[in-house]
Amino acid sequence: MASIREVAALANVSPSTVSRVMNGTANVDPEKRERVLKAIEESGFTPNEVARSLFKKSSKTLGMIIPSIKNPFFTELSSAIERTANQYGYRMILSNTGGNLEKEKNAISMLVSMNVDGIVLATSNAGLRSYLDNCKTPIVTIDRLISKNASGGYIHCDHYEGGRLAAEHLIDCGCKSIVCVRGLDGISSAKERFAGYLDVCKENGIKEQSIICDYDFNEGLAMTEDLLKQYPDVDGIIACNDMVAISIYKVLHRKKIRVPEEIQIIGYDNINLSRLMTPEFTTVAQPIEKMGVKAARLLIKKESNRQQEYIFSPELIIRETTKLQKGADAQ
Amino acid sequence: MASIREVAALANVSPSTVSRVMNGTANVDPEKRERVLKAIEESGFTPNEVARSLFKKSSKTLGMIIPSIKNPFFTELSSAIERTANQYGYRMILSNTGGNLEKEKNAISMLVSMNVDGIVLATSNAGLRSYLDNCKTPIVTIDRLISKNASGGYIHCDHYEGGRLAAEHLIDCGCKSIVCVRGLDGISSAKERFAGYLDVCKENGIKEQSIICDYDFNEGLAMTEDLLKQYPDVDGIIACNDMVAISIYKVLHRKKIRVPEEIQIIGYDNINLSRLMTPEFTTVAQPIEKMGVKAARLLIKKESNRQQEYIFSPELIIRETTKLQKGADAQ
DNA sequence: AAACATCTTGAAACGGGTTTCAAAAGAAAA
DNA sequence: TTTTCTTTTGAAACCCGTTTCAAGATGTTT
Repeated sequence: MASIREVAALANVSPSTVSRVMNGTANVDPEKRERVLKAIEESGFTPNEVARSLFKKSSKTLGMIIPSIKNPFFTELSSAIERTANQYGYRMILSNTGGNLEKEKNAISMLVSMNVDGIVLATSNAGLRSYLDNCKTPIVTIDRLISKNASGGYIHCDHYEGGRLAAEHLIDCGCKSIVCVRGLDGISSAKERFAGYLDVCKENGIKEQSIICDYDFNEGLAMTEDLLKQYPDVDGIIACNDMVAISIYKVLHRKKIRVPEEIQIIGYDNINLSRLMTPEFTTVAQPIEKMGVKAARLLIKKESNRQQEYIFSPELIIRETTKLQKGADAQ
Repeated sequence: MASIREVAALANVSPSTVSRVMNGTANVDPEKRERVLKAIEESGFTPNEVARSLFKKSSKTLGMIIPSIKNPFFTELSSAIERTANQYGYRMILSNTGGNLEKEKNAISMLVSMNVDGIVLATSNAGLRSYLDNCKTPIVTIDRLISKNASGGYIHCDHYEGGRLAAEHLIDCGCKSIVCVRGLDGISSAKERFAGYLDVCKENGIKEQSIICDYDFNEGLAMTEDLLKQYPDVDGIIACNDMVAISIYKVLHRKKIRVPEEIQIIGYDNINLSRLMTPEFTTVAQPIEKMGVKAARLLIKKESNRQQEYIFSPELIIRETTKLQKGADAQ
């Protein structure tokens, strides 16, 4: 509320002196310093961070933009980024866009205006590309690719390999009729995972079967009904993420179809919940924690980012929704 | 990137004219308007939202502060608020604090600096009280009470009644040894729910048994082990929220204790997940949606806030983790 | 005492939109 | 043609913290 000029008047010094006391940027006469401190105390003055960042070009803040706050993959990712940012004295603010292009542009422009020191974008709207290429604020895209020119780099987990891992595992588990539940078409990660699945199918001479589903459990519920109608002999399902895997299980359970005896399910992401479910879900893990840390460190310049692309490896986590034919284990 | 003065120079007009063209605040000669529009186009100018809000006192933005982004209660709440804000042309930004006092102060001061039009605070740090009382930006506290003076009002669900509902239901279900898993001591909502439980115990002459647990499933996992040691004859558990209920179930299932046959569980909040689980969880529902809409509307001044306190009613949702002795049903 | 070095301090400019105010230009009325 | 009213326009002030720059004050050296 109170401004630096009011504090200055109260302490009978100039605004510059108040600023110097607050920031310790220069010596101030001890007696005046006392007066200033007292005036700050009395007026309950807190500096306006925005006016401050308007001049300096940093706000010690990272911005994060996610498509869905209800998807634990993104909340776990943002937690990792925030924790890392905090370690370096930065804060993080979050903006949820639901994948809406206008909201995304809007969020970016607000974040840039705030002089955030970097933005991590976990969103995949192709319409953002030109926006990104012209943005002076470093942006790292994570999980999904929009533009290779994004100033801050592109962090992702090898989705193609993840798709392969899932498909190979179901084959190892004896599945003969595997259905791949693909993410929406516009999402680069979904495309790559599907490509991995496709190649494994070809190599093993199995039929390619797929169905599209948004990353949301309500969508998952409805989609599963369709899936069962369309592929009545299905015995293995690759879900596009763990939330959808959970909703697939829900529908199967309601229909008294046993998992993994009749149909096996493998999820994707390895969110905390996948381990908390009963049964525990087999899934392809993304190193969420590591990816988040990397993103934060890149933006805070704790790591050189000469490199443009950072690829992490997925890992198969075998739990209770699939059943290996013989031998082997993981986790 | 480009500033309004650069655009002005390009179009050969004054900055004021550019501002007028952008905002339609006054008539501008059609020919000059064209020049300005063209200059904006060419320079890729986007107005600096912060500089703008530094002058105007509004930024068409709501801020939200939550203690844990991993707790679906808060993400569902923030989704409701955001959706409502968007309907009125406002955006929302989110700040996650982990309940840390310093981070909360920090978040508030940043939000205030940004000239957000209102803050919704779902956090419960008593140390924030004086902060809130002096804050010129309207703040509504939701779910948890900090100060009755909070400018924007206090929205909550009747926690005492919720505690009663849960306890009475377990009694109706025939439980003889009920353990109440209480939230942390500093949290007002947790205290009130516990008070409700306590009164029901007294009225029915049952033993009061409780254990403290943070709102987090990892805590829940560890706490459940203690609970079983401390109260080996427990046959009914009131969880402090749905996430904890899920982790309690997890531990019981691992130990081959059947739910609800041997131990019945009731959660709290009615997050989406509670319905997605197998078995589906009995819970005390908070009207998350309604509370969020209310908070947003209050701050956006779509509703007068002469009133200071808005109390919603909890609702018992009976599902599969409890078993009524005779008759009745819901949802 | 004069000359020089050092420290402390406030005025002013800055960053980027917005708005007020008064001047200039144009149009209508006398 | 002159007066009056209306419209358009830019200069300048504003929001608020920071920083530069130069002046003032103090202290040190010869």
